[in-house]
Amino acid sequence: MPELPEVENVALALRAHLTGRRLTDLHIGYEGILRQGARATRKALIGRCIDRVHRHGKYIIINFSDGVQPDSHLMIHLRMTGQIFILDDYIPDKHVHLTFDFEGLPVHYRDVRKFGRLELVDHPEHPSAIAHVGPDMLLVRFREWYGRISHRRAPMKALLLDQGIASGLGNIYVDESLFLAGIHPLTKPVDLDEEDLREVWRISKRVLRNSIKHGGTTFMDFKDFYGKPGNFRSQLKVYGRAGQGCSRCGSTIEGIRIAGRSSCFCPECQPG
DNA sequence: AAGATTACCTGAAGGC
DNA sequence: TGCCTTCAGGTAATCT
Repeated sequence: MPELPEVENVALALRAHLTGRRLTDLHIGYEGILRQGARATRKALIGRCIDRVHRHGKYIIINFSDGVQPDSHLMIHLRMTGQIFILDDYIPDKHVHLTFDFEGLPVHYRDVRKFGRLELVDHPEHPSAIAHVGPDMLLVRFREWYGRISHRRAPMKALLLDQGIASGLGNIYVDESLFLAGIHPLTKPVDLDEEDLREVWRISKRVLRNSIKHGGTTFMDFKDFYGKPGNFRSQLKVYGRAGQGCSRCGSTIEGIRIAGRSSCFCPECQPG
């Protein structure tokens, strides 16, 4: 499940492999992935070169230019199961819905559950389509983040997942961040002082940065950069470990539902 | 207003 | 060649 670190690695790979490349064709197997449909998307992109790749939270925005007409901007969100493959010998299966042809270099978009979306947007960094999305979690300063979260009444679990406050954390990194901060997921901002919140902000950023580092080597083989044993998944302290012993204190990790999401925490290390 | 719930999808896992 | 239910989670839409 791509969260900010996985999306960052995809953006890095697209930037490294595709900058300066011209899109010569686009094969579309399932049109539902394209917000504006097949015809408009092909018209906006084919014949143009990629000149920049930008990431905001879990969104990737790719700038296409032909040097004459106004640029086109393609925004990608992988949602749950979106994947991008840049491999000459990759053999597409039934879940590959799009294949971009960059003068012979194929780039495949695969998405088992078809939740992901590619859409044409009006700005290379701040499209109006995501005006409701908050600042990137890696970039947001504490003052701004504090102002956005401190007055809210929902559980910390729900607020860290809320992309309108800051963009990038998903279910896995929220659970991990709250564990490392020693805060129960049902805790509300009103129960915390400013320094507690500063610690959550600091740890969340550290978890994301740490995971970007870990995802790198696994990602670059492009074959299965999600779920490959040996990367950050092996380091998870609480996510997906309900019923198992806490690595810090030995207590049994609990699993509950908050804001419609499974939430794992250690009742001893994260008292509430 | 903002918190909570459901829809969107498919596949894996588990109960029987 | 088993069928059925539940679960997984990011976001938009829809409720309260």
